Amino acid sequence: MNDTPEKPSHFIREMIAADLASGKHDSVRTRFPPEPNGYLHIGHAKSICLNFGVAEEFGGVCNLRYDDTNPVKEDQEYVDAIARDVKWLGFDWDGEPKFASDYFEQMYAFATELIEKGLAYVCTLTPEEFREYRGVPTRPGTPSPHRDRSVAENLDLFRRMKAGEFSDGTYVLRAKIDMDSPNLHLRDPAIYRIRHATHHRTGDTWCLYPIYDFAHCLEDAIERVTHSLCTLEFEVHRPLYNWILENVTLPKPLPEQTEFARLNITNTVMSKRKLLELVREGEVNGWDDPRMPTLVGMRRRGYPPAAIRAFCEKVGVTKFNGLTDFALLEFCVREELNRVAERRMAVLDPVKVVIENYPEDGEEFFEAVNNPENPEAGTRQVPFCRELYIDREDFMEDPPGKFRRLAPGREVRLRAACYITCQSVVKNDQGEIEEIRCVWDPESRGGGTPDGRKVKGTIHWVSARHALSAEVRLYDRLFTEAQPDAVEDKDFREFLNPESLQVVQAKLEPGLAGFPPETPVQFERVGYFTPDPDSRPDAPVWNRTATLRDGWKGKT
RNA sequence: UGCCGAAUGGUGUAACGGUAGCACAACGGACUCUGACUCCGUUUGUCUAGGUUCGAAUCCUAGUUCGGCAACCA
Repeated sequence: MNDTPEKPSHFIREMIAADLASGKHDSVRTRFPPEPNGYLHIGHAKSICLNFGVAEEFGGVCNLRYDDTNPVKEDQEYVDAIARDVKWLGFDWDGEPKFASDYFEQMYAFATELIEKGLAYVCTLTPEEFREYRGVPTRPGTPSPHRDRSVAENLDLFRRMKAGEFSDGTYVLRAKIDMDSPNLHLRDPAIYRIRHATHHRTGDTWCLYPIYDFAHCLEDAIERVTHSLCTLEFEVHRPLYNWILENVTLPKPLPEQTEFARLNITNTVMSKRKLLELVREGEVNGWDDPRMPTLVGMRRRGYPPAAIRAFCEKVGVTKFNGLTDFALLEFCVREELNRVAERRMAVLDPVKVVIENYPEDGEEFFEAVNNPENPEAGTRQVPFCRELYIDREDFMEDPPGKFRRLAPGREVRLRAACYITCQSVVKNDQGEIEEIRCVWDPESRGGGTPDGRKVKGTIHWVSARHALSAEVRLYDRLFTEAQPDAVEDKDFREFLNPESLQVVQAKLEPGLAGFPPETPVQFERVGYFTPDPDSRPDAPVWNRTATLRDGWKGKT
C-alpha cells in the first residue's frame, strides 16, 4: 500500500529498523489482534495500517488474530465483519486468520507448567475478597490463604476446573508473582477463570478460559510474532507480559510489546461500548450508519479506503494521547475523491428556471467533462431544454457585491452549456420565488461567445424534463462537542447533533442513473456523494460523503 | 496520595547537542466554465525554574500539567 510517497519515520519504524540492523530479529512479524465483540472503527484502522504497514515495509508479514478468550462477549458476526473490513481497507494477512481459541490446549499446558514450577496456584477467594487482598496502589496486598497450596493439589484442582466440577467464579488460577508490587497487575493476577459458556468456535469444549494477560503474550509467542504493538493502556501490563513469557518454555527470540497512542477524533466517540449503545438505542441506524466512525459506516458514506490509509499515515505514531481534528480526515477524503470522482450535476434545493426564448418542445445536448483531474474519464452528453432546475441559493433578488451567481439583469454561465440572463421572477402568494424567467444567448453554446465577453459566475443545473428524482441524505458530525465523552457530569448522548442527518429531495442529471453503492461522484459545486444501498431502481438514494470546501460561505 | 507514561503554534507531528520544519485549520491574494482543484503569502509554538555546554526542544535536577492502571474485560 505505497500510496503515500513520503513516509515520515516514527519511533516504531525506527525500533524495527534497529532490531533488524542489530540482528536481534532477521524478519518481522506483527499482528492485528481484535476481539470479535464489535465492529472495527477508524481507531482500529490506525492499528491496522501500523501493523500491516510496517510489516510490509520491512519485508515481513502480519497476522490477523482474533483474541477470542471471552465467550460471553464474542460472536461470529463480528469475526466475519472484521475480516471484510481489513480487506476493504486494503490489507491481507499471512495465511489463514488465527484465533486465540486455536491455542487453548497449548495455553492450558503452559499454565500447567507454571503450576509445576510453583509459579501459579488455584485460589478460591471470592471476587470481592480477591479485590480486598490485592490492596490499593499505595498499600501492599495481602497474600491469598491459598498461595502456598502444594503443586499436587494445584494440579488436581486445575484439572477439575477444566473438567467442569466447579461453577463460575468459584475458582481461579493465579500467577504467583509479588503481592507487594507497586504495579497492581503483578499482585498475583488471575490467569484462568471458569465460564460455563458456549464459545463461538470451540462450543462447549471448554468451561475454563484464559485471561488476556496470560493469553495474549502466549498467542504472540506461539505465532512467533516479533513486534507486538498495542495501545498505551497496556503499558502497565508489559511487565506481566514479559513475566509470563520468561517463565514458560518458549523458543527465542520472544516477542516484545511496544505501546503507541490510540486515535481520537473530534466530534465522535471511539469506544466500542458507546458505539454499541448508539446502535442499540436507535440513535443511529446500525453499525454501518454513515455517521458512525466505523469502517462499515465510512464505507457506506463513501470514504475511500485510500483516504483512510492516508489519514492514518498523516496522524503519525507517538506516545502522546492527542485529539485529531476531524477536518484532517475530511481533507484526506476530499484529496482522494478530487482525483477519482467523476463529475455530475445535481440540484439539492431546486427552483425552476424558464428560458423564454427557447422553443417549447426543443432540446439539445451539451458535452461535459467527466473529471478535469483525469482526462481519461472522458466526457458525457447532458440534455438541455426550456425548463431547468438550479439551486435556490444560486439566485438572489438583491445580491450583495461579491455575489457571482444569478440575479435580476445578470448573466451567468450554466456549467458546460450556455449563458443565460435573468429577466424576472415569478412569486407565489407567500412571496416565495416559484420561477426564474431568463433568456439565453444561442451564440454562447458550449460556454463562450464570439464576442469573448466574460460572465462572473458559473452555476450548475439540471434539465427539468430529463431530471431524475432522488433522495439525498446530508450528513454532518454526529456530536456537537469536540470530546462528547470527556465533559464532566454530562452523558455523551447529550451532545448528539440533532442535525447530523438531513434528507432532501433532489433533481439529478439523467447520467446519474444506475451507479452501484460506493461509486464516488462529485456533484459539481456541491460535494462528493455516493449511492446508498437503500437505493431502488425507481427510488435512488444518495449519501453525501463530504461537502466541497466553500470559499464563499455567504460572504458579502 | 503509589506505579507507568507523555508534554513543540488552534490541531496532529518533525528535530536524535548546531538555522524550530511539515501537514491540517484560519486569514489574505492569484487563477478558474466548479466561489472546487492549483498556486502564492500571513498569523500562531518548544510546560516552568534551575543546571551542564561555545551552543539545549534535545542532556541533568526539581516542579507543573495531562493521560493510563485498583474486571475472574480486552
